[in-house]
Amino acid sequence: MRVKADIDLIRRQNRHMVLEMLRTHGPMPRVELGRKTGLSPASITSITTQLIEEQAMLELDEVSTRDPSQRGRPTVRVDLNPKAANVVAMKISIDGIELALADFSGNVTARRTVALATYNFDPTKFGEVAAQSISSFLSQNSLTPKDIARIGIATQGVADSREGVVAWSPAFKARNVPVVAPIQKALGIPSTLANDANMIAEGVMANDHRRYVGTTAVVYMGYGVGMGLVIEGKVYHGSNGSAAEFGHMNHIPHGAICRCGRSGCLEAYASDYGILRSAEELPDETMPPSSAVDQSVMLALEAAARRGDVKAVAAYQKAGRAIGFGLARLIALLNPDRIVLAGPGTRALDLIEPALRAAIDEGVVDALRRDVKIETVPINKDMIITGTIGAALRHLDSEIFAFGPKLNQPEHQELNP
Amino acid sequence: MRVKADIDLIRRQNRHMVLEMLRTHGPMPRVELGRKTGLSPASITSITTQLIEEQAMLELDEVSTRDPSQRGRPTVRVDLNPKAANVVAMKISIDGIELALADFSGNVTARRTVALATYNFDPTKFGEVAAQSISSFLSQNSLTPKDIARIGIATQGVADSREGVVAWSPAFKARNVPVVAPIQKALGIPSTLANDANMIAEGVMANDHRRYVGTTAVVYMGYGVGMGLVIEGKVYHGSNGSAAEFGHMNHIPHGAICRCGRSGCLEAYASDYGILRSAEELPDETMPPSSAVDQSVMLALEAAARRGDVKAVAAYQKAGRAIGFGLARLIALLNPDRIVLAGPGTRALDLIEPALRAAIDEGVVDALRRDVKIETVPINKDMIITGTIGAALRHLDSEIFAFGPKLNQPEHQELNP
DNA sequence: TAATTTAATTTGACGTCCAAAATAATGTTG
DNA sequence: CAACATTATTTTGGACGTCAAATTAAATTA
Repeated sequence: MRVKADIDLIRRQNRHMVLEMLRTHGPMPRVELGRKTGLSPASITSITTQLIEEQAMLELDEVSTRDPSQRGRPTVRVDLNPKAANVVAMKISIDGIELALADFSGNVTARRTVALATYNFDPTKFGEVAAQSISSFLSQNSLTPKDIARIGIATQGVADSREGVVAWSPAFKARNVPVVAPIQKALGIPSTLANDANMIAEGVMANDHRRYVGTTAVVYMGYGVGMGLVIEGKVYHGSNGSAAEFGHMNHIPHGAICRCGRSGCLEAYASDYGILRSAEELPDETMPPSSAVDQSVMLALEAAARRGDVKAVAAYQKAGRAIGFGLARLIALLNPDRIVLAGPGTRALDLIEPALRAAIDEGVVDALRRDVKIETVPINKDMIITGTIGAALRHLDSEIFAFGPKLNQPEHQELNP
Repeated sequence: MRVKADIDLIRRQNRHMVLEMLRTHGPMPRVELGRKTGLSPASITSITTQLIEEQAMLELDEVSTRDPSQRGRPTVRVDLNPKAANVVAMKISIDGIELALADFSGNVTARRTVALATYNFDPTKFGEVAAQSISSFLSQNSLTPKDIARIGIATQGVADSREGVVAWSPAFKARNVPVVAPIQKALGIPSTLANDANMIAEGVMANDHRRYVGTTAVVYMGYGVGMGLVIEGKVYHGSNGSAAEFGHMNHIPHGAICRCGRSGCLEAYASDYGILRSAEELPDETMPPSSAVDQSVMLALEAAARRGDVKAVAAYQKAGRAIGFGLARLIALLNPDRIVLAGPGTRALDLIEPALRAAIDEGVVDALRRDVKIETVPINKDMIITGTIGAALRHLDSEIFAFGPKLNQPEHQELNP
């Protein structure tokens, strides 16, 4: 209840609903679109004709696969037009950036990894260099910046998406590295920066959006501990885009030292390096390594724990306890419907879970805890990219639906003086 | 983006906007309604005539107070019709219930306190007895249940508003005390149950709703520690209505014992009884009293601390530290725009604040903390009642705006077979 | 009293939705 | 194979809400 409603709003909302339906359920005939949206056939006809005219949608001509005994006029499925627009996703990691190109349907049509010694990078240069990488990635695919409707950027660490700046990240020694501004300036493409865990949440949600209607917390466990928070079915970004820094939520005052420089963060106990540090019985003040822990090391540690190695077992318990208390606090605060555990760290879930559950039991009133569902989803490494692309495309949907489409259509020619 | 939009939606939304405008800004002329909502004069005329016809709104006939040099046709202010409906607010406390009757404009027209030994009450009887109290309160005011459009109920402790049950509260020894069902059954009035701190947040927000657009956490400090969470401008209730149990968010694993029976809750350090327990240097395992601490005791303790009494000072520092770490965790998780401290406990803010700020500084990454505004609002004792009434009325607005008004109008006569 | 000014209502056009009717494209049946 | 049945999609016409523009209302000023 904020904006006034008029006739345009109706159309916008219904167009948007149609696009969203195709995006989440894939191509379908008009009748089904009508059933699913609740719109009348007449309205569906009107909206689809319009969208097809604007090239945002197309009819599929395909050999009918229907039951031959099926009577009546056959359906014609409509789908998003992949050529309606392109988006680029960029993921900033500790050792380089990863790029992906996707069409309007969300198909990834090209990818590229660029090695970059991010850690010691001059923070004022990073954005420019990233823009150059994107630029060359595009020409490699015979595209120019004009062909790209939006860039989505995901980073580890604390992203300030309002300012478009990486406030703090393990990928950079520097703080407040500007990213969005230099890229927009160099390429002229609208861009947004977000935390990588939020993008995982976008991906998880897009996979099965019917489950994630209320409040869901997606916990990422791996080289760090992150979280994507879905509130009322939408990924929550907070006041400046740096919400859900679960990994840097304090676990124990004056506790173990964290990569971020503070003490007692949850991540300092439950990330790869935190678990390793416990297992090696190094003092809590031991500085975390600046690069990611090799997965083979973690695999070995898991194996040791499963063999019954006392120190390893204790380290995983400590991690489970940290995450459990963190979740207990989150449950007290947010009363979520669902908690999803994800990331490579879930490989060791058998080692972590008992302590995790015990800590939740200990840390929160029964009344709050009884209804929350805790589950695991397998996530492939790509979910950050997929989620980033999805978020960028949903942004585009809101722009297309908001009229003034003209995507991939002749630009209005500016008059020169 | 969930529901299809049709012509009705436009009207509903615009009617709602008009009602909301009057509710938050008070009476105003039609022109201003137009300016504020962005609707054309024609639409405003149409909507207001309709609402006036339905008796939800009225024109004020008043002696013009305008500048006599002001030319043109004078404005006629319209306002919510106070007689359009009545609501009842009920507040459940440890020693009784408090009732208030309000009209559609939000004016409290009657109140009554009923002493009830809630703590040892038979949980299956409580709802019935409360209903009786309401019933007699109504007849005292020459009203019957038919005249009441809605009842809002606020309780200390953990409210499960989905089930309408007080899951846990210091007011009851029993758990899961049903409230909504018995009251609805006895009186036939739609009722909702919510946590008292959420209702304070409703009240704070209604007072100056322009400030609270993003995410705000309203902390209540007093006999207990509570929180109302405003997310994207709306009070957040969580999956089953028991969100924002800040007081029972774990502060220290295995810590001091709390009224709720768990250990280490924030409330066990920062509520009246928690502070008192620290000051008296009682062991952390000392069971909290089942009744509220007398305010004179707290005033004496504050005075002692200000005189420099070491134990008292330390107790307030401990409280500040607990709240500070709790807020640090909240900030990491939610990246709020604003934190508001409220309640009688803020009397001792001078004693609490340094430790509180130090704990926030210690507990959360700078990047997250730098933007959050921390402030205090004076709240009168009544804010829970006011907030509950406001929430109930806003509920009604959504019902009126959703067509099928017929409030206080002859009922459609059911045909008997 | 006529002109001016501001508020509020009325009128007419436009866009959207929907129900119902019409049309399209297929399978079934005698 | 033609007529019928069935299902999908489009077209038509009516209802309704918004808005711009014109009109009416109610005051002040000259």
